[in-house]
Amino acid sequence: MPYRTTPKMLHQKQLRRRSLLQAAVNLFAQHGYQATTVPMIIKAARTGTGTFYRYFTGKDDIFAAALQCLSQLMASALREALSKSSDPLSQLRLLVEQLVLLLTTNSTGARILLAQSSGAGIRLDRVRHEIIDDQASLLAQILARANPSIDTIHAALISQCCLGGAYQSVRHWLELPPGQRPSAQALATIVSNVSDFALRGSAALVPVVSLHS
Amino acid sequence: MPYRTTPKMLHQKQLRRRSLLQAAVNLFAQHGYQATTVPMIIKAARTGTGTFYRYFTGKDDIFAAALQCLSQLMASALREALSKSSDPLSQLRLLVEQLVLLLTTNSTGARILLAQSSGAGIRLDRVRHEIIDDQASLLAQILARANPSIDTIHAALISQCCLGGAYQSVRHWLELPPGQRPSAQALATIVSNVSDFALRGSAALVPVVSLHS
Amino acid sequence: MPYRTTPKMLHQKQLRRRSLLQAAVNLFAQHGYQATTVPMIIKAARTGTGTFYRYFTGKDDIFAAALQCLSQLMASALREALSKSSDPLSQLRLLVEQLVLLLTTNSTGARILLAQSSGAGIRLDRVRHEIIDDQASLLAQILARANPSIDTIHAALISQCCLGGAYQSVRHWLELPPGQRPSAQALATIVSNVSDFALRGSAALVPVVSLHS
Amino acid sequence: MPYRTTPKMLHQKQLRRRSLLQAAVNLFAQHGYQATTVPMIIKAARTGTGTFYRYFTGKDDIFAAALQCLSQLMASALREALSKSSDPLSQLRLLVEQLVLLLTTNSTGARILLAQSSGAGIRLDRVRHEIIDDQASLLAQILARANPSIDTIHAALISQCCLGGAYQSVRHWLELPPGQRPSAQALATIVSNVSDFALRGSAALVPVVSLHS
DNA sequence: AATGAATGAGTCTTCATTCAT
DNA sequence: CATGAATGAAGACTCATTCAT
Repeated sequence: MPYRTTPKMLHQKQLRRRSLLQAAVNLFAQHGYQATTVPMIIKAARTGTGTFYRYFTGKDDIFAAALQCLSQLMASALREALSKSSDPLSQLRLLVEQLVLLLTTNSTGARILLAQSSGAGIRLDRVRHEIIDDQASLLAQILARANPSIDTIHAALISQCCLGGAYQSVRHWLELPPGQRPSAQALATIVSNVSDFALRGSAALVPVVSLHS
Repeated sequence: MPYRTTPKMLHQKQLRRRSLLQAAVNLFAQHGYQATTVPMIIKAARTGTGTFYRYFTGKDDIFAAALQCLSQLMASALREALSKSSDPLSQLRLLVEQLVLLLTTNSTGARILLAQSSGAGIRLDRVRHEIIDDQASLLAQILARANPSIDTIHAALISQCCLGGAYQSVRHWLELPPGQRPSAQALATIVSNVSDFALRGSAALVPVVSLHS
Repeated sequence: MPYRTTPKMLHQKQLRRRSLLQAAVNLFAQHGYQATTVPMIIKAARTGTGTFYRYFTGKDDIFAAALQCLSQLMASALREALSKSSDPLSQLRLLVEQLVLLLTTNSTGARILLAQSSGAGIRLDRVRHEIIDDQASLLAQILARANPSIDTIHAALISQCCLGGAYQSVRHWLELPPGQRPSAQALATIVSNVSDFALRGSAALVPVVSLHS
Repeated sequence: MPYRTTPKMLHQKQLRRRSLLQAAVNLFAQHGYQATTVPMIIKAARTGTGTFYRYFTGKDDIFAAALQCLSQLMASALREALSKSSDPLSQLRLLVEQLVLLLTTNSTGARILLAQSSGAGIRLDRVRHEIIDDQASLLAQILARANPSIDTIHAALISQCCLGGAYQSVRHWLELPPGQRPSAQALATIVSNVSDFALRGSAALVPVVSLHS
């Protein structure tokens, strides 16, 4: 009887990859890209060195995979949040709120996006930016629906601005001493309020500013 | 006749330090902390290895010096901007506008604060955060003058939010292809508008949200 | 089939360690601790840099291992020599004789103990002293059996004195031009004679000298 | 009036050299050859780098000078001790006793000879050996007068043996906890006793052993 | 497919020595 | 003659990656 790859083995293969990826996500979140070494990941995943290089081409590859993974989780969570309303302005609020909640709740993964990823070279910085850009364009789309006459670049900038605010708020929040730290929900409400004002105001103001001097 | 340190020599000593620091700033901005090696800095400054270690105790020391340097430049520029008005709300606009202009104009140094500094260990991350926190507390102070009843933590969060927005906008702006890129002044206006709405709205809304659930 | 560590591999692993250790012992003996560099050891063992650091945590570690190794060789040789007689005075002679023979025969390793190990920091100096102190306490024990009324500290001093004499004699002997150099056995006999007189005399004299003035 | 080197200047020149040498002696004794750096010596002597290299050709040169200096001090002290008696056997006792007293009293300088000098390369090891060899030949000369029929090499070996014993005893003594440490005079008496027995016995035994097998 | 021993390029850093002032 | 800034060769050590088993 010829040798076949059984479903069980496929499953196991995926398990290996997963355990490596999971270990990597945790370590990257905790120590950052540079301070996380391949031996550390291997040890945490209880695998051999060679196995690591069977599933990933290198350290940057697994980091990209970790970011990818994070990206998908966030994207689906955000899309789900949007489905709760069809009114663009409500959606904007919901989006920001949900984003903040994600970052505060799942702080393990959040740190990777927030601060710990630099030092990984151009390629990985690009991946990280893509994730944020994805979220920004989601925001920009809704903004465009709320105010169809808005300039594309203008919308993009405002979106980036709101996202930057959300990320930085969480970063600050994570460093507050537990005693002074508001609840994650309170933080989310505050930030989405700020964004709400910003977006509403900006949407209205658009025609006034000329982008191309 | 005993040896004396002449003024000219002191000048040269400062020049060496400066050229090393300048080279380091450029390289850190371009490649980030990790990817910048001491030999690179030495080569760029056309100095010997030992000279580097005469003026700085190590790589992290020169990076801290670069951040310090940047911090002072920005602090004085921001304080000068504030002096143009005594009205808190105008000052908030001016502050954000000036910040954006600084980051876009002096993009070399800006990149250090924006993204390239992670991976430098706890000490340096702390220095970088201090710079941003300084700016945030400046913002928070003015915010408190505009609305004396505002909660301290709330003000801090909103300030961080605005700063995060400003930084992220510039980050995005720097990556736009030159053709699509608005002028630095236009960007500054847009971002300060967004902040203006956010800050005005937030200031008014404060009593509504309870921080400690 | 999962990977297993085969006996053959274990053997090879030990071989690597051994070849590194052997190379190190030779180089340390020839050039001393300081003048021996890790690259020299690596080159002599025909290994890669990383391999060295897989088996030893650093230069001081491999030096300590070399001393340890030497210590065990000598300890077992000395203990074996003692078993040839049960008379304390004969044992003292045998001990010194055997020590000198060991140092002259295995001159490679001897040099490490004799002179080449200083400069290795506190930790390693301690290891080296322990080896000599072990030998001294062996001598002191036998001395105490030969003269039960001897003071402990006194016995220790006399033992150290004899050992110092033996070591220094060998050091001198090693530097004699081959033409003038007596045979190792002759040297051993001379030194053990000297020690014999010293120990016999001292043992008898003990009550006469007051240690604590 | 032409420029002349005044006596005062010569004196100052010597003072410079002396202060450097003194600083070096202390530092070498405390930290050993390797761990003592030229900057350390310069700082301790409150001089400039260039000045150091005006008076000494390098680090090994000043170390050799320190050894030389030590050598002369000891030689004159030992010769003085010898003048107290004209009987060879008494002189042997006096010599060893004085040597031990010197090493214990002037422990600063002693450490240089005892342990801290290795790692200085072949040349300096040679200088250190020469000092010991000088003392050994002094001992051997007296030994030859006590027993004119003794073999030269034999006498040399026995002398080295006694010196080695004296040095090692002091080394051990220096490491004893102060509570257990006999007085320096007691140590000197013990060691000279041991040597006395050894030398007397050896002198008598000489004809019995054949050096050239 | 899994393993982990071997590798070596590259990093930071020190310190003896020179030389312009 | 004194000075100390400049130098760079050389050392210890890390870690991503390969490959024989």
